Amino acid sequence: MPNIKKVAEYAGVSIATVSRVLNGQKTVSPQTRIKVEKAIKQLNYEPSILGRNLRNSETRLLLVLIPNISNPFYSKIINGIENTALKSNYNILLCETDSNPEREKIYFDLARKKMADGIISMDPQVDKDTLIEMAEKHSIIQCSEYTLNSTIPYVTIDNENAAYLAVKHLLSLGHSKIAFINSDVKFTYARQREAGYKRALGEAGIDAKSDWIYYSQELDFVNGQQAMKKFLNLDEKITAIFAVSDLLAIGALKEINNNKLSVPDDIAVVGFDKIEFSSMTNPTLTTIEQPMYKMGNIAAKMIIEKIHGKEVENVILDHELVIRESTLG
Amino acid sequence: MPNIKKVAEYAGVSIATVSRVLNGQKTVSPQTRIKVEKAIKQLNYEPSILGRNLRNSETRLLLVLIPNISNPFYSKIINGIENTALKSNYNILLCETDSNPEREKIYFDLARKKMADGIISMDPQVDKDTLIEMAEKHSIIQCSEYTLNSTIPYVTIDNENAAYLAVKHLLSLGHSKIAFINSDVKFTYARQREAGYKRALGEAGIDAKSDWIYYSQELDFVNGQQAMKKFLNLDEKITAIFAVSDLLAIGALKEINNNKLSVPDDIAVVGFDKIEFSSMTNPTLTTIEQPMYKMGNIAAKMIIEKIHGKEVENVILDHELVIRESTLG
DNA sequence: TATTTTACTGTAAACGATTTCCTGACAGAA
DNA sequence: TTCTGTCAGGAAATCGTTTACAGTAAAATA
Repeated sequence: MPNIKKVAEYAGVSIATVSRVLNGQKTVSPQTRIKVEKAIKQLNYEPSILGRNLRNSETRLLLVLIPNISNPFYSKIINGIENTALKSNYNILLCETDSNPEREKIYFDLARKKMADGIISMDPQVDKDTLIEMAEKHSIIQCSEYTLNSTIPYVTIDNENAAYLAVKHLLSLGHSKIAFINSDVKFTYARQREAGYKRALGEAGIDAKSDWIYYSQELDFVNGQQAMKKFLNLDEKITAIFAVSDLLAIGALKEINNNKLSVPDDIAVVGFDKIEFSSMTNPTLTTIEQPMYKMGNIAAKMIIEKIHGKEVENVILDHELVIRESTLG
Repeated sequence: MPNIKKVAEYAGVSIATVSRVLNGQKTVSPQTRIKVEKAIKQLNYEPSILGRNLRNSETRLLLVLIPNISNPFYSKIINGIENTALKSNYNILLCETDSNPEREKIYFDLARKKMADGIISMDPQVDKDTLIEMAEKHSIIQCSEYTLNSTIPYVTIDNENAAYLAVKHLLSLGHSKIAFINSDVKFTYARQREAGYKRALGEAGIDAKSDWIYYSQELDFVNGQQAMKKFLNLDEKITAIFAVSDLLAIGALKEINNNKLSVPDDIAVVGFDKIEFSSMTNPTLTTIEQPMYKMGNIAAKMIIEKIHGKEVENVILDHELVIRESTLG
């Protein structure tokens, strides 16, 4: 494999000159430039990033921490991150933590050892203390889920108002027995959405029964089904469901179908995220739309600015209620 | 930031000794080792991977080329790759090509510039000539989709027999007008599955009408719906569908529902991949199961062996027909 | 003509590790 | 006592770049 030295020898110039040509510096005479370019082509030379990385002490790699790549919610955000990052010549190292602290450690170590220039954390399960400690020496931002009372910049939506909006919609349809499939309240977003749910019910003069809230361990179909099973066993029949994720809502939908009940006639369902699947279910799912792609874009922009030493501000993006068949009629 | 030199000075030993401690070499006396370890802790030193990478000319990074991260089929494979890679201390750089040659170039360049040690290509759209050329100098393997008549090792399933199995199943249920939603025949798997489809029909004495095959540009819901629209407009009504991906099948399912037809009573549907969502549809989807996670495992093992200069053999994994509601009754 | 710019280009020092030699000390054998 | 072998640990080369600094010749200025 040819290196910069070989090219320099072949072209009859110094290493420095080759480097200058490589980096498009203008202080190289046209003739020399041509000579060097010829040598590069002749030798089929490709500059090694390893040398450059060491010299510049950067890798142009971004760590993206997610709990689970299979969740379509994250896929869209990653799309957004990737597109923006690529434009600034950054690549992303996708890190699936699987809610496993060991995994998390592997990835944080990667950053500690300077294998990455910055971290975008989307993992609600991330150990907050570690994150805050890491943030002292490294560039970190949080995307979607964030840590209250920390100085780590974040981009997210107004979870409380989004949940409020969803529940208001169900109330406006005449529902009063509205169940809520939440995730663990150790997550900021879960607490915020629960607050929105309760505020909406409260304003309507309904007090949320504890039976009406199901705390799900994971945000997937199976847990949605499980939640629904519980609700269907209640003495007092609920007539509507609001779930903090479309996957949960779709699981609930499935379970309702399995019990020969109809959505929305027997039970109305509202999800959260507007993942692609949510328009493919039968009936299609009413849901809160999060601008996931945009959130990814912004997250990437933020982390790159942070890496370059700029100050970055928190960003709250808009959400929207998308009304579809699961709450029609 | 402390470097190895600082640690050496602090511990009163040479750089070499610190490195030896770092790498767990046994030719260091216990006292010295302790001294060095103390210094490391005191200074809060983390060895930089950049230096090591340059010296060892490796990055322990694997490029994984996929067309689209949002497709759950790929998520599962990536899961498998990642778990196996991590065990060998490799990390994966996820590369979404988006079927965009420019993107593809960015990622291949990354490998050319030695930012990655090997490539796992899962992108059917990848430019075959480039891939073959790259394979001369770099470690590459293909996963799922592969290039016929090249020497690039691959792991995949027996697509023809899998399709044959699916269609046989429909035939055994009494169907004879079986449509096929394929993707572009420029893909190896598409040609192979079409061959399986035709072989099954042929053996049953049915000749596949060209109207019965729809060539989809992308493997997503929308295209499945589109395909189904075409089929529903045919004069001669088809009674069963076999689609080369679950997403297409689910799109078809949706369109059938939209037309107030019933699955499987009016039209039976078989998909391909057994993605998670395929058990959440109404009715649940009969599908061909691919061992996606395992395929990822094996792909990672193969590329790592290849990087280490070993010979690797192609692998063909088993598939299985999973019969569910969409072909019941 | 003498002096100062300007435009290139080369030299060599980083960057931060790993690893190949090499040396010195010490133990055991002759 | 001398020789040989083993072991711990140091010096320095190396990986492939970038870049500060210096140097030189030609052009511009006085």
